[in-house]
Amino acid sequence: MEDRKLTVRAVERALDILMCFTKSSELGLTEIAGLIDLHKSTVHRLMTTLEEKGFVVRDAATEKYRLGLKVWELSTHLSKSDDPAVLFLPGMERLRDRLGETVSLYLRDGKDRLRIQAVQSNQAIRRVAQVGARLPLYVGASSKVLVAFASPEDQQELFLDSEWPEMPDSGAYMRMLEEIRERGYATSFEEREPGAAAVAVPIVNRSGVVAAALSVSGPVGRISTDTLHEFAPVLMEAAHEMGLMI
Amino acid sequence: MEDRKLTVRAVERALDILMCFTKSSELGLTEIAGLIDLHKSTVHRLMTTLEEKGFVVRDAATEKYRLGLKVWELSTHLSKSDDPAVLFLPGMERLRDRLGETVSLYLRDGKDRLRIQAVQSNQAIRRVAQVGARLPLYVGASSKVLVAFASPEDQQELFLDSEWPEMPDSGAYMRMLEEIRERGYATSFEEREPGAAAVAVPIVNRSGVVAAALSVSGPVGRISTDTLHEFAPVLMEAAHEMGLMI
DNA sequence: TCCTAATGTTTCACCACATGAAACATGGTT
DNA sequence: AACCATGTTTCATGTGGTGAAACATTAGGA
Repeated sequence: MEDRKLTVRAVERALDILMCFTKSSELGLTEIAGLIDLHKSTVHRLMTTLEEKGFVVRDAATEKYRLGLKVWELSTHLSKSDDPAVLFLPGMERLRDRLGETVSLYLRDGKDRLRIQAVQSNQAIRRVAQVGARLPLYVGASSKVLVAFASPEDQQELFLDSEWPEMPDSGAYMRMLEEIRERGYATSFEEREPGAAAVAVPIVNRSGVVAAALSVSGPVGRISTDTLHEFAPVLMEAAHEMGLMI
Repeated sequence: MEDRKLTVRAVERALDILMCFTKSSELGLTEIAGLIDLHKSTVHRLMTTLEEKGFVVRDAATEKYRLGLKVWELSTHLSKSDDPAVLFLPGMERLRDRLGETVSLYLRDGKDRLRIQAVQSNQAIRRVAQVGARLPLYVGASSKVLVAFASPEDQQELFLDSEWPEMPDSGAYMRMLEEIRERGYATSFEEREPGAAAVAVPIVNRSGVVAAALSVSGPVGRISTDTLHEFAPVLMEAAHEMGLMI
C-alpha cells in the first residue's frame, strides 16, 4: 500500500466491533471474533477496554455483551438542531395523515442508505418501517432516488466497489436514473420487499444538494402502480417544503 | 503499576475523545488535545480514524468536529426491551399528571448519576430537566437515594476517589443516609440548583436491588418542605409498581 | 502590506505496546 | 470421564502507535 496509514488500527477494530451490535444486540466473544476476523485474545482485550469505558456491558444472565450506557449518553448529545429526523417529523406526519400510508426518510451513508425517521400508517394492514435500519442502495424507490441525484463522482465510487447486482453501466440502468431525474421521483413495486410498493422523492436543500430521500410505501393490495403516480405530486410538494427548512 | 494492563490504550483514548462531545457538541483539534491532555498529532490520527468510520464528522462551515451518524445508528440498536427509560415512561407521565411537577429518572453510572428519562411539568413556571445530563452524586435528593441504597463496597469506592465536598465519614452524613434508608425517601431544598426542591425514592426490582431513583421536583415557590413530605408516599407507591416491572 | 499567532497536517525515528499463538480455565453436553 | 466450546491469561515478537518537530494554512493585528 502506497498511501501512508494515518489511522489507528486498534481503534478501527474497536469501532468495527461496536458496529457489529447493529447486526445483533447480543454477541459473544468468539462470535465477534468471527464477524471481524480477528483472534479471540485480540477481541478480548478490545472488549475489556470497551467494557471498562462503559460502551458495552455484559448481560448478567447470558454472559454476552450488549451496548452500554455510554452509547446512549453520547446519542443524547447529538446536535438535534439541524437533525432532519426531528426537523421533518411534523411534515412526515401530515403526509401520513393525508395519504394514510407509512412515510420514511432516508439518508445515504457510504454504500448504504439509512432509515433515519419513519411514521407508520395506522391502517390495520400496513408496512412497518424500522428506524435505524441500514439498507442496500441498489433496490427500492428511495435507493434509486439517492443514486440518481448523487454526484457523478459518488456514483462512480458506488458502482465501483459495491457488489451491484447487475452491471450499472449496462445502459438500461443509466437510462432509468436519467428518467428519475427528469420526472423527479422514483417508484418500486415489490422490489426489495415482496408485497410492498413505494414512491420516493429527493429532498433538496437551498444549496441545491440532495440531503435525503422521502418515501411513502404500503402493501401492494392497496397500492397499485397508478396509486404510486398519484402519490408522487403530493410527495414532491411536501419534499419541497421540507427542503426549504435546511 | 502492578496489575498488568489488559486494555488497549489507543482505544481508551479514542473513547475518551468521543465522551468529550458530551461537554460540547462542537470541538476543534487542539481543544480536544487540551481536554484529554494529549499531543495534537496523536489526537489528529485518532480523529481521522473516528471520522473515517463515521463516528465524528467535520462541520463544513466551522471545520470543527461533531458526533456522526454512526453514533446515532448505534443508539437505535440499544436493546429497548428492558430499558427503564421506555419501560417507566407511562408511570412517570401518570405521576406528572397527578402531582403536576417534573418527574425524572436517574441511574447511577460510576461516580455520577445520569438522568435517563424526564417528563416535564406543564405548568408555566416549571423545572426543566434535560435527558442525558450527567450530574454529581454528592448533591440532590436523587443522589442521596442512590448513595444510601448502594452496596457498602460501592459506597466505599465512591467516598474514596471522589472529590466529595465534605468528609462523608463525618458521622452526620452517614446518619443522614441511615435515615433515608429507614423512611424510604430523600428530599432536597435548593441543594444542587437554587430555586429548586425535590423528593426522590429508590426503584427496587424483584431481586431487591436498587435499579434507579425516581424524583419529583419543582420551583421552591410552589413546593415547600411540607409539600415534599406529602409527595413522598405517592412517589413510593409509583416506584413500587415500577419495581415490579423489572 | 508584513508579521505574528493559532490552528491543522505531515514526517520521522524510536521503542512501547498491541498482537496472535498457545497454554490455561471453566462450564455445559454426550 | 472425555469432550467441546466458550472465555481468560501469558508471553515473545516486531509492528505500528507515539510525540517532537517541521510544515502548511489561515486569521488577525499593527
